[in-house]
Amino acid sequence: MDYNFEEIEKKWQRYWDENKTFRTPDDLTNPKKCYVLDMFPYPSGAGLHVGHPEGYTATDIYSRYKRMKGYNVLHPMGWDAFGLPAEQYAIQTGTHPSETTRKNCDTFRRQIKSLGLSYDWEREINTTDPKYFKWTQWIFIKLYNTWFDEKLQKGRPVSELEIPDNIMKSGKDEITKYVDSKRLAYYDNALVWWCPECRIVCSNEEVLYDGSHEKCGNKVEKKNLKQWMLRIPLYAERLLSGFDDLEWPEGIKEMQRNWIGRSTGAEVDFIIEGFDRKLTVFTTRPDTLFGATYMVIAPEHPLTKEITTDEHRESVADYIRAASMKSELDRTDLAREKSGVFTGCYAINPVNRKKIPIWVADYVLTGYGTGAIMAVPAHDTRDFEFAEKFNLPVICIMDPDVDDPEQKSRVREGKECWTEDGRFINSSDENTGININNLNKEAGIALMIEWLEKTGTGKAKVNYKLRDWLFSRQRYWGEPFPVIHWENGEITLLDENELPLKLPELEKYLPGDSGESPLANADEWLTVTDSSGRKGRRETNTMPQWAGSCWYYLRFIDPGNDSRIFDPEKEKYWMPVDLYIGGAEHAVLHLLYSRFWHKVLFDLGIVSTDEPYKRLFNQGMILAYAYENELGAKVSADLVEERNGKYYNKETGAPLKQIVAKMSKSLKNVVNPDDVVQKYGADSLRLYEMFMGPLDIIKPWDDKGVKGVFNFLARTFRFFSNQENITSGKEESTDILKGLHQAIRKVEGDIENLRFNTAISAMMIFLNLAVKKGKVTRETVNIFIKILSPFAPHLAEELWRIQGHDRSIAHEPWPEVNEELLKEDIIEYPVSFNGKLRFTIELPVNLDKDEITKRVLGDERARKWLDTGTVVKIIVVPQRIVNIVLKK
RNA sequence: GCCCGGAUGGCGGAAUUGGUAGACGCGCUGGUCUCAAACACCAGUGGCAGCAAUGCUGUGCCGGUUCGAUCCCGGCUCCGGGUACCA
Repeated sequence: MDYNFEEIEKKWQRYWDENKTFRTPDDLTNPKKCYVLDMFPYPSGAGLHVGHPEGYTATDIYSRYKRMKGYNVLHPMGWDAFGLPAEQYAIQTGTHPSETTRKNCDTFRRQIKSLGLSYDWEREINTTDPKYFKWTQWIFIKLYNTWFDEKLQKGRPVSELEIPDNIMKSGKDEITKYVDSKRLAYYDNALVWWCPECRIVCSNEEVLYDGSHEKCGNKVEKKNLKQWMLRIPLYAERLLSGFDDLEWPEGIKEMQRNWIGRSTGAEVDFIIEGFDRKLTVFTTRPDTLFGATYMVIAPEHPLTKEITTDEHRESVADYIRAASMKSELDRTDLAREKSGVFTGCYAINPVNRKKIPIWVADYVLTGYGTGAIMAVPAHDTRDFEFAEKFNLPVICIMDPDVDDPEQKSRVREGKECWTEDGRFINSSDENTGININNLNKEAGIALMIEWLEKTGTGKAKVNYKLRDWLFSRQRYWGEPFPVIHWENGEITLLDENELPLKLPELEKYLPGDSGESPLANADEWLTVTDSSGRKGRRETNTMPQWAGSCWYYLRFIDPGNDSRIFDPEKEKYWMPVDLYIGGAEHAVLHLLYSRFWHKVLFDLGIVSTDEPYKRLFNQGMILAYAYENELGAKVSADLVEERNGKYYNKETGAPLKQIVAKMSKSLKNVVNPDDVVQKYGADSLRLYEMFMGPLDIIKPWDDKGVKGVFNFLARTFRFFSNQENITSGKEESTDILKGLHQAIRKVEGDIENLRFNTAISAMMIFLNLAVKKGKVTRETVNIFIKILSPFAPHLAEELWRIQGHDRSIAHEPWPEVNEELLKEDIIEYPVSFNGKLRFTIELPVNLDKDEITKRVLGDERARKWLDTGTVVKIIVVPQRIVNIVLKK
């Protein structure tokens, strides 16, 4: 019988649909549950690319396997459908974004369904559906009404916020101000990145290092705009400690840790000479205070202008102006060479009451720490560079731990910077009573902090790189904020029962140049009047695309619920997500934002787990072959021909080099899953994506490889659908039985560990064995089809039917490994002399060391090598190897 | 610059994490089938030497630990990802 994949796949996809084979069980009493989630896609107009099915197939195999293991499996799919492309298209053509979105979702759904993925389609969600974003808005209201109790390290309702007495006495406005300063969501003037091309603000995270917008590649500018912000740094500690019990790749945890950027140190107050003011700095090295020879404040620091003396006013003003220009130009070029100007003003070093000059320089950042530093050029490379350039004194206060006497003296003389450990010198003062001489770095830091706190000149402090999250966009196609700005400046949020706040219909989608959302044109929608006649205006910004994806995994649990975000009983049953697979490009942002929201919901008692995603896995990107000529210029794939394994330009005949590159339209090397499904079938596509290599590595697509797995499936079908290959008897031969159980064990272990490539290889090995044998029993066929079914479900269903079963294989129990069958009674020992393998010898498994030695030495083949020297030592590792050490 | 990965045949990759390097697949070579080709099937396939048995060599490079290293340690080279003066 021929392997007619087209017919088979259509047939079973229809069967699964009609029989609701993959509907999530309602029964919440089964203690075995498994929530398997894909990062849901943004449905772009281009349709699916081969990268999508990679992760989807992996989760599908896992889900199908878990069902067969008796688990209740939740495996849903949906659409992260708010986003810029649909809106850009609307600007160009006038087509409503919802129209574009609907079409794209239809395409994605059709394509995904053609892969035979076992999603419960009754749970499909779409972030642009008002029934969905009603709850996104609802969560925003929760964020707004929550403050973070730092003592308890926990978010709490603002109704529980204690207002200090002095504020209570200052009146209603002050109270509001105080409460607003505590809310997790706040509305404020902020210096934000603005992309003139997209006419949108970007969060810090969305601006690339060269100052360009991640989405469009154009340069961004700074703008001062009123925006919604979320106080994510308050959760920094929780976000860091939450990793402990998560099965995530170490690399991703590390990236998030770096992003959060925790550093410990101290804040130190310096008195500014001639002012009744203090300049507070953050430092990780309070131990080096004696080496502070000058200070630097950022150009944007509020004190900069105030402390500048008349004599230096002009140069400082020039410098500030130049610095503000720089941030709008290319910021990377200026990254190397230090610049700065003297303010004319001095500060007093608290440890020795010495006067040190205060400079302005842009190597000190406004947004980090206090926006000012104490500079210790002898022990900080940046400060050292600056001091060299401007001839500022370098005072070494640490005898470095270094053997090289020349380097040691260079450091001692202040000619070289030393940032490592050593013993402090010149670090005491009788008047202030501090002495850390002879201590090392760690002890010095501890003692100095103690002194700072005792004298009230500073305190221990933890700082984070993580900043407040800019949470609004000047766009139409996003969730509207449930917010009203009243004419008296008051802000109120809609009541829960007023949700969802839907988007108004618009004629034009073009945002204003000045940072106004297109919603500003929706007059009727925009204006509101309350019962007392007070007029207000709705928030015209919308939420960023992250919003919908921050919590979608929760909605899948109970997607149809109109009265609550979800049923808590169901949430308790299904959470956390047991396996979450997606691309590493979301390693920081999506996962960090999502964890943040989840923790807030946890603190408010809305969800039952502290972390949303228990096990995370990142699939590697799928690349494609591309070609370049001798000059390194890329050549479009349709101009390439292959001769004898070498590549040439069809038109010019010039030799080309095959390289691996991202798939791109311009290189014409994009692989469309639809084409692969048509040519080889969905099972082959699935199998190939898994067989290419480990799930997490980057790998190039090779059409020839698809043929390889197709051959395997075709051979499988031919062999097992042929009744002549099935023995009438019940007794299976021992070699087949052993091979079969080896395969079960390997496939099972590999699925658990997401190592699908080797699982497939194990099944290939078994098929080769069976074909060679010629005949196997019905039971063997049944078992093999079962272990193949998560990988190639259509083929498996068809073969299952051919064996005479009338129900789907999807819920059949997974076969048990019989360990007895796997026991070896004979081991093939490699025998090596001086570590070099010389021959192998088959010996019974239960021989002891002496017996093994005897047998090996008695072997005829050993003599040849024994004659070349005298035996020094014989190493026998039972069931592993024998190594004989000879001395010549 | 810093942080995190990685480097194994012609290619994708495998190796119980210290114990027979190259599983499985692709490609290639030879054979069977065919008028022929494709498909399918059988056999071979890291490199060098040899008719062969076999020997030497071999996991990016240099060195070390060990009876034994793709795996551990030290020092490099190259590639990929993240990050950008974070005090």
